Amino acid sequence: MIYDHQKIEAKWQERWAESGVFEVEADPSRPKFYNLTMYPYPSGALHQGHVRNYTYGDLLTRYMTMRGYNVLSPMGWDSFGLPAENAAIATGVHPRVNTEAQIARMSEQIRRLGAMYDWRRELASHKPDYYRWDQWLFLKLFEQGLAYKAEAPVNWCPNDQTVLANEQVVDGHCERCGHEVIRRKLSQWFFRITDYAERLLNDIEKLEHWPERVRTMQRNWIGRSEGATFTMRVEGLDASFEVFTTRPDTIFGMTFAVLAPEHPLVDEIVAGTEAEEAVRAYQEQAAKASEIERLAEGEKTGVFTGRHAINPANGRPVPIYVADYVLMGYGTGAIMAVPGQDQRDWDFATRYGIEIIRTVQPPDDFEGEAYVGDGPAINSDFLDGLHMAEAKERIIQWLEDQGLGRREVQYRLRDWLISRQRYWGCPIPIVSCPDCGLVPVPEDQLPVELPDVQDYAPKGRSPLAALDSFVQTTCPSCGGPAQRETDTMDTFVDSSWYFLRFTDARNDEAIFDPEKAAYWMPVDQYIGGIEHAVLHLLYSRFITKVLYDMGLSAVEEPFERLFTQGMIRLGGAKMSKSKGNIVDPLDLLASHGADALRLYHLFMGPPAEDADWDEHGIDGTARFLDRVWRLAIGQVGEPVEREETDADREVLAEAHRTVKKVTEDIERFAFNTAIPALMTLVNTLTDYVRAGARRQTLDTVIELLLLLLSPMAPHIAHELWERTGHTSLLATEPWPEWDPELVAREVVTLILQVNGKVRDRIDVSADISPEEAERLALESERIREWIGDGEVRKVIARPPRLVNVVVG
RNA sequence: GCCCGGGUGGCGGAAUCGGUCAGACGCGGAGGUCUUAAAAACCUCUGUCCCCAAGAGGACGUGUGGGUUCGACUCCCACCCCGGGCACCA
Repeated sequence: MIYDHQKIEAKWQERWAESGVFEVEADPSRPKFYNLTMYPYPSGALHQGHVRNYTYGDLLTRYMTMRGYNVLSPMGWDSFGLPAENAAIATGVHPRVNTEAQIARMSEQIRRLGAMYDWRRELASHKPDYYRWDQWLFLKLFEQGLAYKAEAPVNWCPNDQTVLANEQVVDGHCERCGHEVIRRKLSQWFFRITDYAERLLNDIEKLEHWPERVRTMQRNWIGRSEGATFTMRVEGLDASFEVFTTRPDTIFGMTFAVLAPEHPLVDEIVAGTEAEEAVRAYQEQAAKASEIERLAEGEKTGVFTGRHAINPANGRPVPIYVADYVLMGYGTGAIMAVPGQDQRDWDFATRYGIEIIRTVQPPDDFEGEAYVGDGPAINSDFLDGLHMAEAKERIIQWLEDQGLGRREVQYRLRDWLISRQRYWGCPIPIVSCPDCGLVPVPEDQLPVELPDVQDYAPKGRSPLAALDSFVQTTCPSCGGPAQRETDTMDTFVDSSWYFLRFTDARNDEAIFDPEKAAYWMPVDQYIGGIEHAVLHLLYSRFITKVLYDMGLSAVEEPFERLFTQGMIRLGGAKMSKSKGNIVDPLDLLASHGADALRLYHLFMGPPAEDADWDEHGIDGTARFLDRVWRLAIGQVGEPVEREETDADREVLAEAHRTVKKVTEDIERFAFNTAIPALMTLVNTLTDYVRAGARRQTLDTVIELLLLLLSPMAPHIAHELWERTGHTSLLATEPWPEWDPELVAREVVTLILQVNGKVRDRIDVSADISPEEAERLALESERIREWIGDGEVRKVIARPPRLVNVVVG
């Protein structure tokens, strides 16, 4: 670099902080813009993913500020969580000490990028003044019956010794440590997100400015399916079970029924029978096998229970099997099996020699096994001849009329399991009293502070459970001896409402002031990684809806626009410490500076897509900044005083076209094309100055250039703004407007084609008529050569762009 | 298997509405200027092929094969490949 970037960066970072430009208050007289980047886990070291994230975010903060918006851009820390706790187990250093040191380190690094935030609103989820409101929120959910405790089979990570939400299990393995996950029964806390399933699903339609991909993932996650539930009687016993099906129209094709191995009825129907032993063995094997093994096997296995159930539609007894391809966690854990219309049932039936009855007539050319498509019903009594939709309606009506079943909607979404047997999280504010049961800690006693412990190692229960001084308390209701809940909350609880807290972060009377939140919310632009497409974004939507229902949030959806950035790769693999392919941004800050680093991130490729890191790429953006520097301080050449010429006017026009291009590119998140537009302008200006620039034109154009550069490479832009004689702070200057008349080209190049191939180009006036364009085309010598002896069949004139002569 | 993305020079990528010889801008590479030398900077060239002394000119070219159109990287159909997500969900 030809200038001292270190010095300039430090100088302007200090000036911006002093100016208070990015410290904002709710002001209903001004249009607001809430710009948020996902708050980071304080790992202590900035990586390129952060740099990309904050570069985009800061660009928007600065751009919208220049556009005159009241821009809220806060920063905080997702500071509870496993990494700090694991570090504490390894080193014995308290997670708080570690976490706070890392926060200090990381916030310093973020400042060095020149990214600006309203630091007065800084929050950290591990601090009592924050998690106190987690607890308050928990109590509100508890009051409404939306938080409940239940015995449930849970996903258990033997390595982390904790419970995982379904969402945190990836391919049967722990999302964090990769260890295989097993099932286990435990008493756990849940949030009743399923109560909101329908709304969460329907409102996806409102999220027009979200990537389609994220909307699809959320839709699939919620997984709504419509069908019917009906009861099946077990023959010869006073027992029955319910099945859920999306294809009640195929009920006459049922040739067997299946219960999940965990189904509570299994023990009862086989007790004392010949089948008991085989069924027990099968159950044990199914429970032992991990989900991975169950799936990997592919072959459908099961055992006959010796019992039959009655098909309510025709009174026919069908054999009941136990098979692990039916899952206890979905629907009722029991199905009616229709092998003619379901491939899984087909596979099972062929293996065990069970009868197959088709109830939908497949097309003549159908060659598959089970037929799942539409067609007229057959072998189905009163449904015969009806097509799928109509048959479904008819049979559901019939089941309801007979009192045998009902229409039902099932969701794949389960309740959100929020308790963790971990130390470094927010304590759940509940006291368990032998007389009163589960009693909420009164609001005025919040926060239930996280006490210090000696031993962080998990032993299947929270480390807090070993701490008598914490556990033993008195019941808030009866005053008798009672015990505190020792589980802590999933950190996704912390992050599902932090964006609301930012609107009023220092409030110690309430979670936030609804009026302030009403001004700032929704978040106008949310920027973060695609990895949060389901978990964090779904939980945030849920909690926002709960707060909306409580009258605290004015909006039902928290994030108006979502942008998910791509990841950064090196040598084809995601940059990560474990792979050892890290390019440390701190090294680049030292060698090339924040502006060059930011610019390279913007230039690298489409923001939404993954990008490969090129070790020389940043050299290019650094060279560009050097060129800008030389140009602005007059090192390329000195301009002269003279009358304006056409060439001067063309340079000005190009500058205005660049203003238009850059503005439109920022608006559509196409930063990777905004930078080349600036580079092209600088190339033009360099040539212009070498050829002898007119002073007034050059000054105007440099001014435009610095304004455009200001959100992208703010340090150099501010320095040069000052050095070119301005006394104002560039960050608060209005964003430049382009002059439409200058932008419009007077003379354009008209393309002349023969049979769609370009054969000549001529300069014409931009407002040329089609007739005139056609005349000029036919007069062109080169066009006439290419027409030759051919007959002109048609002339397509699209002035001022092109004329195409069709020759036969 | 299903659902999303995507496939353009040596590389990252551009082409916003079907219309400026497709390849902007940058990286890398080659040659040159300056210099005792080097670095930096600057200049020229840089899709493939044909043709030409040169200027110029021509053909081909956006994963493959078809189609629509005066005109296709762009739209339609089929297929191949890569990346991601989901996956025994009844």
